[in-house]
Amino acid sequence: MAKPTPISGFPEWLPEQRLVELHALDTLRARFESFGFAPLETRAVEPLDQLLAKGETDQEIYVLRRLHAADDEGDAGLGLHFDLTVPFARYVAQNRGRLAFPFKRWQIQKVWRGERPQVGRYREFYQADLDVVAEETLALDFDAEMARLLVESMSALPVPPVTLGINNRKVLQGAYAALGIDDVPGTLRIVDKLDKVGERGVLDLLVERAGLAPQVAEACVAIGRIRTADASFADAVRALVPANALLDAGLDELTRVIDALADLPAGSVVANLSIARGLDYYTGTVYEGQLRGHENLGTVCSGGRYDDLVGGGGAKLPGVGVSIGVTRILGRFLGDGLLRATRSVPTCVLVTLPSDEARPAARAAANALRARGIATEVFHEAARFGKQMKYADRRGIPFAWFPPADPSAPHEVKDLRTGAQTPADPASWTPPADDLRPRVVPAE
RNA sequence: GUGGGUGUAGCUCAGUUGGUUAGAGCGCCUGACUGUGGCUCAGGAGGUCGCGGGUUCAAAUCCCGUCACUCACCCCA
Repeated sequence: MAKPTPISGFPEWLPEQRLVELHALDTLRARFESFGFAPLETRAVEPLDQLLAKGETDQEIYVLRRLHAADDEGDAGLGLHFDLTVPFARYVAQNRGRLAFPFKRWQIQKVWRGERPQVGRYREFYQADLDVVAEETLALDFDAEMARLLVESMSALPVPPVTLGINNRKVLQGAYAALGIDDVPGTLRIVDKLDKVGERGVLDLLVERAGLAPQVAEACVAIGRIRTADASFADAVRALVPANALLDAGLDELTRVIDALADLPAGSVVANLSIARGLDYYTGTVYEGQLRGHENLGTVCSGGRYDDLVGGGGAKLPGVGVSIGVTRILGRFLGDGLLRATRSVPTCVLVTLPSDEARPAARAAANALRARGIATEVFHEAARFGKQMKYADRRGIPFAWFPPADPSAPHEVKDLRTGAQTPADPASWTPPADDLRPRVVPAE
Protein backbone atom coordinates (compact mmCIF):
# COMPACT_ATOMS: atom_id res chain seq x y z
CA MET A 1 0.00 0.00 0.00
CA ALA A 2 1.19 3.47 -0.82
CA LYS A 3 2.23 5.66 2.08
CA PRO A 4 -0.86 7.43 3.38
CA THR A 5 -0.69 11.17 3.03
CA PRO A 6 -2.87 14.08 4.07
CA ILE A 7 -5.26 15.54 1.53
CA SER A 8 -4.89 19.25 1.23
CA GLY A 9 -7.82 21.14 2.67
CA PHE A 10 -9.33 18.16 4.51
CA PRO A 11 -8.10 18.66 8.06
CA GLU A 12 -7.74 15.75 10.48
CA TRP A 13 -6.82 16.29 14.11
CA LEU A 14 -5.21 14.26 16.83
CA PRO A 15 -7.52 13.12 19.64
CA GLU A 16 -6.33 15.90 21.96
CA GLN A 17 -7.15 18.39 19.22
CA ARG A 18 -10.48 16.81 18.40
CA LEU A 19 -11.34 17.18 22.08
CA VAL A 20 -10.79 20.92 21.69
CA GLU A 21 -12.94 20.98 18.57
CA LEU A 22 -15.73 19.05 20.30
CA HIS A 23 -15.51 21.42 23.23
CA ALA A 24 -16.00 24.35 20.86
CA LEU A 25 -18.93 22.70 19.10
CA ASP A 26 -20.57 21.79 22.42
CA THR A 27 -20.05 25.31 23.73
CA LEU A 28 -21.64 26.88 20.68
CA ARG A 29 -24.57 24.52 20.76
CA ALA A 30 -25.24 25.23 24.43
CA ARG A 31 -25.03 28.95 23.81
CA PHE A 32 -27.33 28.77 20.79
CA GLU A 33 -29.91 26.75 22.66
CA SER A 34 -29.76 29.10 25.63
CA PHE A 35 -31.23 31.69 23.27
CA GLY A 36 -34.02 29.33 22.23
CA PHE A 37 -32.77 28.31 18.82
CA ALA A 38 -34.07 24.93 17.64
CA PRO A 39 -31.66 22.24 16.42
CA LEU A 40 -31.59 21.30 12.77
CA GLU A 41 -29.53 19.13 10.47
CA THR A 42 -29.97 19.01 6.74
CA ARG A 43 -28.74 16.43 4.24
CA ALA A 44 -25.25 16.82 2.80
CA VAL A 45 -26.43 17.18 -0.78
CA GLU A 46 -28.69 19.59 -2.62
CA PRO A 47 -29.82 19.74 -6.22
CA LEU A 48 -27.17 21.50 -8.25
CA ASP A 49 -29.60 24.00 -9.68
CA GLN A 50 -30.55 24.97 -6.12
CA LEU A 51 -26.93 25.41 -5.15
CA LEU A 52 -26.16 27.44 -8.23
CA ALA A 53 -29.31 29.52 -8.27
CA LYS A 54 -28.76 31.51 -5.12
CA GLY A 55 -26.64 34.25 -6.51
CA GLU A 56 -23.31 32.62 -5.82
CA THR A 57 -20.68 34.21 -7.97
CA ASP A 58 -18.79 31.08 -8.91
CA GLN A 59 -18.74 28.79 -5.92
CA GLU A 60 -16.77 25.62 -6.57
CA ILE A 61 -19.16 22.78 -5.85
CA TYR A 62 -18.35 19.10 -5.40
CA VAL A 63 -20.68 17.03 -7.54
CA LEU A 64 -22.08 13.71 -6.35
CA ARG A 65 -21.41 10.84 -8.69
CA ARG A 66 -21.72 7.08 -8.39
CA LEU A 67 -18.55 5.24 -9.44
CA HIS A 68 -20.35 2.98 -11.88
CA ALA A 69 -22.90 5.54 -12.91
CA ALA A 70 -24.33 5.42 -16.38
CA ASP A 71 -24.39 8.66 -18.27
CA ASP A 72 -28.09 9.11 -17.70
CA GLU A 73 -27.96 8.39 -13.95
CA GLY A 74 -30.36 10.44 -11.86
CA ASP A 75 -27.98 11.47 -9.07
CA ALA A 76 -25.91 13.49 -11.46
CA GLY A 77 -27.79 16.62 -10.50
CA LEU A 78 -26.67 16.60 -6.86
CA GLY A 79 -23.81 18.41 -5.17
CA LEU A 80 -22.41 18.79 -1.66
CA HIS A 81 -23.59 21.96 0.06
CA PHE A 82 -21.03 24.78 0.31
CA ASP A 83 -22.79 26.58 3.16
CA LEU A 84 -25.72 26.01 5.52
CA THR A 85 -27.84 28.98 4.53
CA VAL A 86 -28.92 27.74 1.14
CA PRO A 87 -29.93 24.27 2.44
CA PHE A 88 -31.75 25.97 5.31
CA ALA A 89 -33.70 28.16 2.92
CA ARG A 90 -34.70 25.10 0.95
CA TYR A 91 -35.67 23.27 4.13
CA VAL A 92 -37.85 26.12 5.31
CA ALA A 93 -39.62 26.44 1.99
CA GLN A 94 -40.16 22.69 1.95
CA ASN A 95 -41.48 22.44 5.52
CA ARG A 96 -43.26 25.74 5.69
CA GLY A 97 -46.55 24.22 6.74
CA ARG A 98 -45.01 22.44 9.74
CA LEU A 99 -42.82 25.18 11.13
CA ALA A 100 -43.79 27.97 13.52
CA PHE A 101 -42.67 31.44 12.45
CA PRO A 102 -40.56 33.31 13.22
CA PHE A 103 -38.48 30.15 12.99
CA LYS A 104 -35.12 30.23 14.74
CA ARG A 105 -32.62 27.41 14.34
CA TRP A 106 -28.98 26.57 14.96
CA GLN A 107 -27.13 24.22 12.65
CA ILE A 108 -23.57 22.97 12.94
CA GLN A 109 -22.36 20.83 10.05
CA LYS A 110 -19.54 20.32 7.66
CA VAL A 111 -19.60 22.09 4.33
CA TRP A 112 -17.45 21.54 1.25
CA ARG A 113 -15.88 23.93 -1.20
CA GLY A 114 -13.72 22.95 -4.14
CA GLU A 115 -11.25 25.78 -3.76
CA ARG A 116 -7.47 25.84 -3.41
CA PRO A 117 -6.67 25.54 0.28
CA GLN A 118 -4.58 28.13 2.07
CA VAL A 119 -4.13 29.35 5.61
CA GLY A 120 -7.52 29.34 7.28
CA ARG A 121 -9.10 27.99 4.17
CA TYR A 122 -10.26 24.44 3.75
CA ARG A 123 -12.22 22.25 1.38
CA GLU A 124 -14.05 20.48 4.20
CA PHE A 125 -14.87 22.47 7.32
CA TYR A 126 -17.40 23.11 10.05
CA GLN A 127 -19.75 26.04 10.01
CA ALA A 128 -21.97 26.93 12.94
CA ASP A 129 -25.02 28.82 11.75
CA LEU A 130 -27.82 30.77 13.38
CA ASP A 131 -30.77 31.97 11.31
CA VAL A 132 -34.25 33.28 11.87
CA VAL A 133 -36.90 33.37 9.18
CA ALA A 134 -40.32 34.98 9.38
CA GLU A 135 -43.36 35.22 7.16
CA GLU A 136 -43.95 38.46 5.27
CA THR A 137 -41.87 40.70 7.51
CA LEU A 138 -38.96 40.13 9.85
CA ALA A 139 -38.55 42.72 12.59
CA LEU A 140 -35.33 44.71 12.45
CA ASP A 141 -34.77 43.78 16.10
CA PHE A 142 -33.59 40.43 14.82
CA ASP A 143 -30.79 42.10 12.88
CA ALA A 144 -29.45 43.47 16.14
CA GLU A 145 -30.11 40.28 18.09
CA MET A 146 -28.09 38.26 15.56
CA ALA A 147 -25.10 40.50 16.10
CA ARG A 148 -25.52 40.21 19.85
CA LEU A 149 -25.73 36.42 19.62
CA LEU A 150 -22.68 36.28 17.43
CA VAL A 151 -20.59 38.38 19.82
CA GLU A 152 -21.75 36.43 22.86
CA SER A 153 -21.31 33.04 21.22
CA MET A 154 -17.80 33.90 20.06
CA SER A 155 -16.92 35.14 23.52
CA ALA A 156 -17.84 31.71 24.90
CA LEU A 157 -15.05 30.14 22.84
CA PRO A 158 -11.52 29.99 24.28
CA VAL A 159 -10.24 32.55 21.77
CA PRO A 160 -9.66 36.33 21.78
CA PRO A 161 -12.64 38.67 21.49
CA VAL A 162 -14.27 39.28 18.15
CA THR A 163 -14.61 42.63 16.43
CA LEU A 164 -17.86 42.56 14.50
CA GLY A 165 -18.24 45.01 11.67
CA ILE A 166 -21.77 45.82 10.58
CA ASN A 167 -22.97 47.51 7.43
CA ASN A 168 -26.13 47.66 5.38
CA ARG A 169 -26.27 46.81 1.71
CA LYS A 170 -28.85 49.51 1.15
CA VAL A 171 -26.39 52.14 2.29
CA LEU A 172 -23.83 51.18 -0.32
CA GLN A 173 -26.37 50.51 -3.03
CA GLY A 174 -28.15 53.81 -2.34
CA ALA A 175 -24.88 55.70 -2.25
CA TYR A 176 -23.65 54.09 -5.46
CA ALA A 177 -26.94 54.89 -7.16
CA ALA A 178 -26.57 58.49 -6.03
CA LEU A 179 -23.09 58.52 -7.55
CA GLY A 180 -24.41 57.18 -10.84
CA ILE A 181 -22.59 53.83 -10.68
CA ASP A 182 -24.07 51.16 -12.93
CA ASP A 183 -22.08 48.08 -11.90
CA VAL A 184 -23.06 47.95 -8.24
CA PRO A 185 -22.05 44.29 -7.59
CA GLY A 186 -18.71 44.78 -9.28
CA THR A 187 -18.04 47.93 -7.29
CA LEU A 188 -19.07 46.21 -4.06
CA ARG A 189 -16.63 43.42 -4.67
CA ILE A 190 -13.74 45.81 -5.24
CA VAL A 191 -14.58 48.00 -2.25
CA ASP A 192 -14.68 44.83 -0.16
CA LYS A 193 -10.94 44.54 -0.71
CA LEU A 194 -10.14 47.73 1.17
CA ASP A 195 -8.56 45.85 4.05
CA LYS A 196 -6.51 43.73 1.73
CA VAL A 197 -5.17 45.97 -1.03
CA GLY A 198 -5.59 49.34 0.68
CA GLU A 199 -7.14 52.56 -0.55
CA ARG A 200 -4.63 53.07 -3.33
CA GLY A 201 -5.27 49.59 -4.70
CA VAL A 202 -9.04 49.92 -4.50
CA LEU A 203 -8.93 53.30 -6.24
CA ASP A 204 -6.94 51.84 -9.10
CA LEU A 205 -9.23 48.85 -9.42
CA LEU A 206 -12.36 51.01 -9.36
CA VAL A 207 -11.03 53.18 -12.15
CA GLU A 208 -9.44 50.48 -14.27
CA ARG A 209 -11.73 47.51 -13.79
CA ALA A 210 -15.08 49.07 -12.89
CA GLY A 211 -14.58 52.06 -15.17
CA LEU A 212 -15.48 54.68 -12.58
CA ALA A 213 -14.50 58.31 -12.89
CA PRO A 214 -11.66 59.15 -10.47
CA GLN A 215 -13.78 61.44 -8.29
CA VAL A 216 -16.53 58.80 -8.08
CA ALA A 217 -13.96 56.21 -7.06
CA GLU A 218 -12.68 58.64 -4.45
CA ALA A 219 -16.18 58.92 -3.03
CA CYS A 220 -16.53 55.12 -2.85
CA VAL A 221 -13.27 54.84 -0.96
CA ALA A 222 -14.23 57.72 1.33
CA ILE A 223 -17.45 55.91 2.23
CA GLY A 224 -15.56 52.68 2.79
CA ARG A 225 -13.21 54.49 5.12
CA ILE A 226 -16.00 55.25 7.58
CA ARG A 227 -15.80 53.26 10.83
CA THR A 228 -17.70 54.43 13.88
CA ALA A 229 -18.61 52.84 17.17
CA ASP A 230 -21.86 54.81 17.29
CA ALA A 231 -24.41 56.12 14.79
CA SER A 232 -22.30 59.05 13.67
CA PHE A 233 -21.52 57.22 10.43
CA ALA A 234 -24.81 58.49 8.99
CA ASP A 235 -23.73 62.13 8.95
CA ALA A 236 -20.40 61.13 7.49
CA VAL A 237 -22.12 59.38 4.60
CA ARG A 238 -24.58 62.21 4.01
CA ALA A 239 -21.69 64.62 3.78
CA LEU A 240 -20.28 62.62 0.88
CA VAL A 241 -23.26 61.76 -1.34
CA PRO A 242 -26.68 63.24 -2.11
CA ALA A 243 -29.58 61.51 -0.40
CA ASN A 244 -32.02 59.09 -1.94
CA ALA A 245 -34.72 56.80 -0.59
CA LEU A 246 -32.61 53.63 -0.55
CA LEU A 247 -29.69 55.32 1.16
CA ASP A 248 -31.95 56.83 3.79
CA ALA A 249 -33.57 53.48 4.48
CA GLY A 250 -30.18 51.83 4.86
CA LEU A 251 -28.81 54.52 7.14
CA ASP A 252 -31.93 54.33 9.29
CA GLU A 253 -31.70 50.54 9.61
CA LEU A 254 -28.01 50.56 10.37
CA THR A 255 -28.49 53.33 12.93
CA ARG A 256 -31.17 51.35 14.74
CA VAL A 257 -29.05 48.20 14.75
CA ILE A 258 -25.95 49.97 16.04
CA ASP A 259 -27.94 51.82 18.69
CA ALA A 260 -29.52 48.58 19.89
CA LEU A 261 -26.07 47.10 20.49
CA ALA A 262 -24.65 49.99 22.48
CA ASP A 263 -24.54 47.93 25.67
CA LEU A 264 -22.10 45.34 24.28
CA PRO A 265 -18.46 45.52 25.41
CA ALA A 266 -16.60 48.41 23.83
CA GLY A 267 -15.00 47.51 20.55
CA SER A 268 -17.01 44.38 19.93
CA VAL A 269 -19.34 46.04 17.41
CA VAL A 270 -18.51 48.76 14.93
CA ALA A 271 -20.31 50.29 11.97
CA ASN A 272 -17.91 49.52 9.13
CA LEU A 273 -18.98 50.96 5.81
CA SER A 274 -16.39 48.97 3.87
CA ILE A 275 -18.11 45.66 4.47
CA ALA A 276 -19.87 44.51 1.34
CA ARG A 277 -19.97 40.69 1.39
CA GLY A 278 -19.55 38.81 -1.83
CA LEU A 279 -22.82 36.92 -1.67
CA ASP A 280 -25.52 38.44 -3.81
CA TYR A 281 -28.48 37.33 -1.72
CA TYR A 282 -27.92 39.77 1.12
CA THR A 283 -30.37 42.66 0.96
CA GLY A 284 -29.83 44.67 4.16
CA THR A 285 -27.71 44.27 7.26
CA VAL A 286 -24.40 42.50 6.71
CA TYR A 287 -21.90 41.31 9.32
CA GLU A 288 -18.24 40.40 9.24
CA GLY A 289 -16.17 39.52 12.28
CA GLN A 290 -12.45 39.14 12.94
CA LEU A 291 -10.58 37.90 15.95
CA ARG A 292 -8.59 40.57 17.70
CA GLY A 293 -4.92 39.88 17.22
CA HIS A 294 -5.68 37.47 14.39
CA GLU A 295 -6.89 39.88 11.73
CA ASN A 296 -4.62 38.19 9.21
CA LEU A 297 -6.79 35.10 9.51
CA GLY A 298 -9.52 37.05 7.76
CA THR A 299 -13.21 36.80 8.46
CA VAL A 300 -14.10 34.20 11.08
CA CYS A 301 -17.82 34.90 11.26
CA SER A 302 -20.22 36.61 8.93
CA GLY A 303 -23.79 36.84 7.76
CA GLY A 304 -26.59 39.15 6.86
CA ARG A 305 -30.21 39.69 6.04
CA TYR A 306 -31.76 38.08 3.01
CA ASP A 307 -35.26 39.10 2.06
CA ASP A 308 -35.71 36.90 -0.98
CA LEU A 309 -33.61 33.79 -0.41
CA VAL A 310 -36.41 31.54 0.79
CA GLY A 311 -38.46 31.30 -2.37
CA GLY A 312 -41.12 28.82 -3.24
CA GLY A 313 -44.21 30.70 -4.35
CA GLY A 314 -46.56 32.76 -2.31
CA ALA A 315 -45.56 35.01 0.52
CA LYS A 316 -42.06 36.27 1.18
CA LEU A 317 -39.95 34.63 3.88
CA PRO A 318 -37.32 37.15 4.89
CA GLY A 319 -34.46 35.96 7.09
CA VAL A 320 -31.31 37.04 8.82
CA GLY A 321 -28.48 34.76 9.83
CA VAL A 322 -24.87 34.45 10.82
CA SER A 323 -22.21 31.80 10.41
CA ILE A 324 -19.16 31.02 12.50
CA GLY A 325 -16.15 29.51 10.75
CA VAL A 326 -15.33 26.98 13.43
CA THR A 327 -12.62 25.19 11.46
CA ARG A 328 -10.95 28.41 10.35
CA ILE A 329 -10.71 29.51 13.98
CA LEU A 330 -9.56 26.17 15.34
CA GLY A 331 -7.22 25.61 12.43
CA ARG A 332 -5.28 28.64 13.64
CA PHE A 333 -5.39 27.80 17.33
CA LEU A 334 -4.74 24.08 16.97
CA GLY A 335 -2.40 24.35 14.04
CA ASP A 336 -0.20 26.91 15.80
CA GLY A 337 -0.47 25.01 19.07
CA LEU A 338 -2.18 27.90 20.89
CA LEU A 339 -4.85 25.67 22.41
CA ARG A 340 -4.70 22.15 23.71
CA ALA A 341 -6.66 19.72 25.82
CA THR A 342 -5.34 18.73 29.22
CA ARG A 343 -5.22 15.12 28.06
CA SER A 344 -5.65 13.09 24.89
CA VAL A 345 -8.36 10.75 26.21
CA PRO A 346 -11.54 11.27 28.22
CA THR A 347 -10.22 8.92 30.91
CA CYS A 348 -9.97 10.39 34.38
CA VAL A 349 -8.90 7.24 36.22
CA LEU A 350 -6.83 4.27 35.09
CA VAL A 351 -7.50 1.24 37.28
CA THR A 352 -4.30 -0.77 37.36
CA LEU A 353 -4.36 -4.52 37.16
CA PRO A 354 -1.94 -6.10 39.65
CA SER A 355 -2.72 -9.70 38.64
CA ASP A 356 -5.16 -11.74 36.63
CA GLU A 357 -6.86 -12.79 39.86
CA ALA A 358 -7.57 -9.12 40.60
CA ARG A 359 -9.63 -8.58 37.45
CA PRO A 360 -13.02 -8.81 39.20
CA ALA A 361 -11.96 -6.36 41.88
CA ALA A 362 -10.53 -3.96 39.29
CA ARG A 363 -13.69 -4.14 37.20
CA ALA A 364 -15.88 -3.56 40.24
CA ALA A 365 -13.90 -0.50 41.23
CA ALA A 366 -14.12 0.86 37.67
CA ASN A 367 -17.86 0.28 37.56
CA ALA A 368 -18.34 2.06 40.86
CA LEU A 369 -16.43 5.08 39.55
CA ARG A 370 -18.23 5.10 36.22
CA ALA A 371 -21.59 4.89 37.94
CA ARG A 372 -20.80 8.27 39.43
CA GLY A 373 -19.83 9.82 36.12
CA ILE A 374 -16.07 9.39 36.36
CA ALA A 375 -14.55 8.22 33.07
CA THR A 376 -12.56 5.11 33.98
CA GLU A 377 -10.67 2.38 32.19
CA VAL A 378 -9.04 -0.80 33.42
CA PHE A 379 -5.53 -1.64 32.19
CA HIS A 380 -5.63 -4.49 29.71
CA GLU A 381 -3.02 -6.80 31.23
CA ALA A 382 -1.40 -7.62 34.52
CA ALA A 383 1.86 -5.91 33.66
CA ARG A 384 4.45 -4.16 35.80
CA PHE A 385 3.02 -1.15 37.56
CA GLY A 386 5.65 1.00 35.90
CA LYS A 387 4.30 0.10 32.48
CA GLN A 388 0.73 0.70 33.54
CA MET A 389 1.50 4.11 34.98
CA LYS A 390 3.47 5.04 31.92
CA TYR A 391 0.39 4.20 29.87
CA ALA A 392 -1.61 6.67 31.94
CA ASP A 393 1.13 9.27 31.92
CA ARG A 394 1.51 9.23 28.15
CA ARG A 395 -2.18 9.99 27.74
CA GLY A 396 -2.38 12.58 30.45
CA ILE A 397 -4.71 10.47 32.59
CA PRO A 398 -4.54 12.24 35.96
CA PHE A 399 -5.22 9.35 38.35
CA ALA A 400 -4.03 5.76 38.77
CA TRP A 401 -6.17 3.48 40.93
CA PHE A 402 -4.76 0.56 42.90
CA PRO A 403 -7.12 -2.24 43.94
CA PRO A 404 -5.86 -3.89 47.13
CA ALA A 405 -3.96 -7.17 47.01
CA ASP A 406 -5.73 -8.18 50.18
CA PRO A 407 -9.53 -7.75 49.87
CA SER A 408 -9.74 -6.38 53.37
CA ALA A 409 -7.24 -3.63 52.65
CA PRO A 410 -8.32 -0.24 51.26
CA HIS A 411 -8.05 0.80 47.62
CA GLU A 412 -5.56 3.54 46.86
CA VAL A 413 -5.55 6.33 44.31
CA LYS A 414 -2.52 8.23 43.08
CA ASP A 415 -2.40 11.67 41.52
CA LEU A 416 0.16 11.19 38.78
CA ARG A 417 1.04 14.88 38.69
CA THR A 418 1.88 15.28 42.35
CA GLY A 419 2.73 11.68 43.13
CA ALA A 420 0.48 11.80 46.19
CA GLN A 421 -1.11 8.43 46.93
CA THR A 422 -3.94 7.99 49.41
CA PRO A 423 -6.49 5.36 50.46
CA ALA A 424 -9.81 5.79 48.64
CA ASP A 425 -13.23 4.18 48.43
CA PRO A 426 -14.45 3.56 44.86
CA ALA A 427 -18.00 4.19 46.09
CA SER A 428 -17.31 7.71 47.26
CA TRP A 429 -13.97 9.06 45.96
CA THR A 430 -14.41 12.04 43.66
CA PRO A 431 -11.76 13.83 41.64
CA PRO A 432 -11.47 17.62 41.68
CA ALA A 433 -14.04 19.13 39.32
CA ASP A 434 -11.29 20.41 37.02
CA ASP A 435 -10.00 16.87 36.50
CA LEU A 436 -13.31 15.19 35.74
CA ARG A 437 -13.13 15.94 32.03
CA PRO A 438 -10.37 17.09 29.72
CA ARG A 439 -10.24 20.87 29.75
CA VAL A 440 -9.21 23.25 26.99
CA VAL A 441 -6.28 25.38 28.00
CA PRO A 442 -3.89 27.79 26.30
CA ALA A 443 -0.71 25.97 25.39
CA GLU A 444 2.42 26.97 27.27
C1' G B 1 -7.17 27.97 -13.26
C1' U B 2 -2.13 31.16 -12.83
C1' G B 3 2.69 31.82 -10.42
C1' G B 4 6.60 30.71 -6.37
C1' G B 5 8.57 27.12 -2.64
C1' U B 6 9.24 22.18 -0.69
C1' G B 7 9.34 16.60 -0.80
C1' U B 8 15.33 12.21 3.33
C1' A B 9 13.02 7.50 9.82
C1' G B 10 6.42 8.19 13.27
C1' C B 11 7.74 13.93 13.99
C1' U B 12 11.37 18.25 13.19
C1' C B 13 15.41 18.32 10.11
C1' A B 14 21.14 17.60 8.72
C1' G B 15 23.49 15.43 4.49
C1' U B 16 29.50 19.85 2.42
C1' U B 17 32.29 20.50 -5.05
C1' G B 18 27.76 13.60 -7.10
C1' G B 19 32.03 8.96 -4.05
C1' U B 20 31.84 3.04 0.40
C1' U B 21 26.91 -0.19 4.83
C1' A B 22 22.21 7.63 4.61
C1' G B 23 22.74 10.67 10.04
C1' A B 24 20.96 13.70 14.54
C1' G B 25 17.30 15.26 18.06
C1' C B 26 12.55 14.00 19.73
C1' G B 27 9.21 9.85 19.91
C1' C B 28 8.78 4.36 20.23
C1' C B 29 10.49 -0.70 22.33
C1' U B 30 13.71 -3.40 26.02
C1' G B 31 16.68 -3.31 30.33
C1' A B 32 19.18 -1.12 34.86
C1' C B 33 14.12 -0.51 38.33
C1' U B 34 12.87 -8.66 41.47
C1' G B 35 4.96 -5.10 41.07
C1' U B 36 4.72 2.57 41.42
C1' G B 37 5.46 6.55 35.92
C1' G B 38 8.17 11.36 34.89
C1' C B 39 14.80 11.99 35.56
C1' U B 40 19.37 9.39 34.17
C1' C B 41 22.14 5.59 31.74
C1' A B 42 22.75 1.33 28.31
C1' G B 43 20.89 -1.30 24.28
C1' G B 44 17.24 -1.87 20.09
C1' A B 45 13.59 -1.42 16.17
C1' G B 46 12.50 1.86 12.19
C1' G B 47 14.26 4.81 5.66
C1' U B 48 12.70 1.48 -2.15
C1' C B 49 15.99 9.54 0.15
C1' G B 50 7.72 11.29 -3.16
C1' C B 51 7.34 8.54 -8.00
C1' G B 52 9.22 7.68 -13.19
C1' G B 53 12.96 8.46 -16.65
C1' G B 54 17.87 10.47 -18.06
C1' U B 55 23.37 11.83 -17.46
C1' U B 56 27.59 9.16 -14.99
C1' C B 57 32.25 4.13 -13.33
C1' A B 58 29.09 6.17 -9.29
C1' A B 59 22.92 10.10 -7.91
C1' A B 60 19.55 11.83 -1.68
C1' U B 61 22.93 15.25 -4.45
C1' C B 62 22.85 17.08 -11.58
C1' C B 63 18.78 17.22 -15.76
C1' C B 64 13.60 16.25 -17.52
C1' G B 65 8.77 14.75 -16.37
C1' U B 66 5.05 13.64 -12.90
C1' C B 67 2.45 13.55 -8.26
C1' A B 68 1.76 15.50 -3.47
C1' C B 69 2.10 19.21 0.04
C1' U B 70 2.63 24.41 0.79
C1' C B 71 2.43 29.93 -0.10
C1' A B 72 0.36 34.00 -3.14
C1' C B 73 -3.56 35.53 -6.80
C1' C B 74 -9.05 34.55 -7.44
C1' C B 75 -12.85 33.86 -3.92
C1' C B 76 -14.30 33.11 0.81
C1' A B 77 -15.70 30.73 7.05
